[in-house]
Amino acid sequence: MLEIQLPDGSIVQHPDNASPLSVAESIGSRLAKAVIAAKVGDQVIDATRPLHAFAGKGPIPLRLLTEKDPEALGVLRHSCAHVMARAIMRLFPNVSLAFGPTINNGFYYDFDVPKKLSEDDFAAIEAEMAKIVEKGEPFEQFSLNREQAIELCSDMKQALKVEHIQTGLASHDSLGFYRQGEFVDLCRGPHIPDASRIKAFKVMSVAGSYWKGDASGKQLQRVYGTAWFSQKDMQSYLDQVEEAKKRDHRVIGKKLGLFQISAEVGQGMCLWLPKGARIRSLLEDFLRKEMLKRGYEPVYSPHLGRVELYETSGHFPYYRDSQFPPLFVSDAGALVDAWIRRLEDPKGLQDVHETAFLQSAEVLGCELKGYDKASPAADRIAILQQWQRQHERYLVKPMNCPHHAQIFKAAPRSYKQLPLRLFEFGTVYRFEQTGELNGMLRVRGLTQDDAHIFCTQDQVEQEFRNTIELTRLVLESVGLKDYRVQLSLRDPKSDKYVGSEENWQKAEAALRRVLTESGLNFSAAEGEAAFYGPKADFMVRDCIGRQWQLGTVQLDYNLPERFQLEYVGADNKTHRPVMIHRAPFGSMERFVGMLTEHFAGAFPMWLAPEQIRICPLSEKSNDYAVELEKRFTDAGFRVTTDLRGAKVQAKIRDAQLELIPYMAVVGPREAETQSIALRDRISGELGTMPVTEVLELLGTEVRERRIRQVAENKLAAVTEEPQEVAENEY
RNA sequence: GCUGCUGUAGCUCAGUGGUAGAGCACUUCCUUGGUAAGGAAGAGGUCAUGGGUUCAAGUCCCAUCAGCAGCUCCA
Repeated sequence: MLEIQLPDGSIVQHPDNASPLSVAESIGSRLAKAVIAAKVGDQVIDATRPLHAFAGKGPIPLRLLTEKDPEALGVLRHSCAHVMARAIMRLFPNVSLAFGPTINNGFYYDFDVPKKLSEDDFAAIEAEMAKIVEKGEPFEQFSLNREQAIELCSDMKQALKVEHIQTGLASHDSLGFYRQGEFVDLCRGPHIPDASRIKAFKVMSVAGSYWKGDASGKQLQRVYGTAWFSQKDMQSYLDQVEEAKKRDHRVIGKKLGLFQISAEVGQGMCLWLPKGARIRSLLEDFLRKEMLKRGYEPVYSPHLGRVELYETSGHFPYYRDSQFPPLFVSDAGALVDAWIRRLEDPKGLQDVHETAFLQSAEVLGCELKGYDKASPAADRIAILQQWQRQHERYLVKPMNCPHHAQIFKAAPRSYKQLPLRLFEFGTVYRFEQTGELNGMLRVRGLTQDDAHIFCTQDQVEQEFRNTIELTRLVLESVGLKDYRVQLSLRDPKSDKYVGSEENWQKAEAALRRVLTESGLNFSAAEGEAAFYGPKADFMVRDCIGRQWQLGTVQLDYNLPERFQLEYVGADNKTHRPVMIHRAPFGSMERFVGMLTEHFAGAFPMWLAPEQIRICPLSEKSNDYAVELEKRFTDAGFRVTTDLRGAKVQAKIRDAQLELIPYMAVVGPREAETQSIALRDRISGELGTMPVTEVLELLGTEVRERRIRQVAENKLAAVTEEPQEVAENEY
């Protein structure tokens, strides 16, 4: 007999061949029908899995999972991935299966299949899946040893699975399979008892992927799907997907005239149109003011820096591929640079190439003394590098830190001057891969709200505390209240880190202490730190539940070392400062792009590019409207007047569509009494009130940075916790 | 960068080898109104760019550029 402990603490006896399903059966047949899977301790298992495998000391802690449990949805989706794979194998010949895990809100399955799948095939796939679901065959688990497993997969012509058993699963003696009808798949599970539990599913999209993520490897086709316990849940999800699409900052940005990316300027180069630029400058002004209050000092640095600067910082040539190529002041610069790289990797290089190089160099006026006498490649490279150092090369700056480090070095520093906090809205350029560019969220030219704090090790804790406080203020000022902090610490077993053991320990303890006392929701991730220092990233959830990584605070022990930064301590000896990089917004592009989606374009009063639209009833009231516009403008509001000869309904409609927070409707009655019929974009008519009252009302809303529009969204409820790709594959 | 899809008026899009289209926006005129579209007329295009096939190309083919989706990447 097995002793099983149920969640209520009660212990029940069951025969040795008991499974979660039979346990459920003994409680009630309705429960048995509702069981999706079960949990023994922390492990989710099939409802049909015999429980004797878990017998050991004491009773088996069993929890039956029904559709009310969040874990059950993952099990359902993974099973649905099998159903989809089965349907696709029925419809198309020569399907080789790769992996089919669950993901946030659904699942995918990767296939190697000769037929090019497209949206046109989805209906057929769904119809075939529906047949499988309707038949409701059980998912049956079985295990094989390595030889049997390889033989089975070979027999089924599943070459990828064979390869995976031989490579990825080389250490496994026993391999799990699931059978459902004619469909057999190498899989760790768990699965739902039978296919009829799938109540709602949809094939969502198809895309390319690679076998084991290797871009040089075989290209596979990935079919995405989603599955739910009810049509209603699925519909809410589909609605949310729609909502996210409607909020796309690229669509809204175009419609509202916030920004533009022009192919003629270049890909990934964002042009801030007046309205987008207004939002950005409001955010910058806000942050600048807060930083000045906190002892930061503004600095400016140029957009170029000599390549040697980045060689010192270590960013060149290490990140060369993700930087814009160097600018050479000398004609021969690019040639010499290219030739050094050929010499460093001389595969296929011939003597005639060298002759050609020397001739070209001569034509371009490049004298290389002693080059032809130098024999090992290393010597020739040294001569070329010597030449390079004598001829200017610049990089468009990929980051501001080296410049700020130079500013620190501009004068001898005493401990009395620390912390030195230098800030700059610094524009940097990164040569992102074309496929990574995405509206404002991923661009090639971006402006960081960058600052570098140079301080003593003992000041790290207080500076970190202040930075966290500033970041929180920034996020909450735009209504982002749902966030957590990921603290990235070093892997204590690794030796890849720079900086002393003692400093790391002190710093990590300090960061942890600050986060703990701040009451923030934070999680520590060991091994995630950069080699140069620990960092804290703010993970922010927007109002439809999507997660964004925004602000960051990073400690740096590396650059102070590389740039030989020093200050004189109270002991009259030189010491190395710690450098803290921090950016509450991250980048202005990304932050405004994210905010656009968060607000769906309806910016709060304090950020709205246009706050009030004055709508005169007819041209007879235009004079009063213009007079009002001046009063509002003088009071610091952003306001325009709609003087078209259109009906007021049309003016209001346009203002509503432009998401302007307030409309001031004025006709002869208002002109007579110096009043305004105020209309709120969200709640409609607010009635007629004196101009002074409107000024006061709206002024307060701006001053308090009131956010009113976000709470409206009800869709947040359907979004689940984000989850990593589920581990139901080996 | 890889794979696939897309590129027609300011915007959203229709146009399957035979004279370049619609709605919205824009301009002008009429209308002078009370909280989400009053009416009429007009203007606007080297159909992304460069080649090719054809009597004939927006339409078919190739290349390039750009956008989108996914993959890979993000100091």
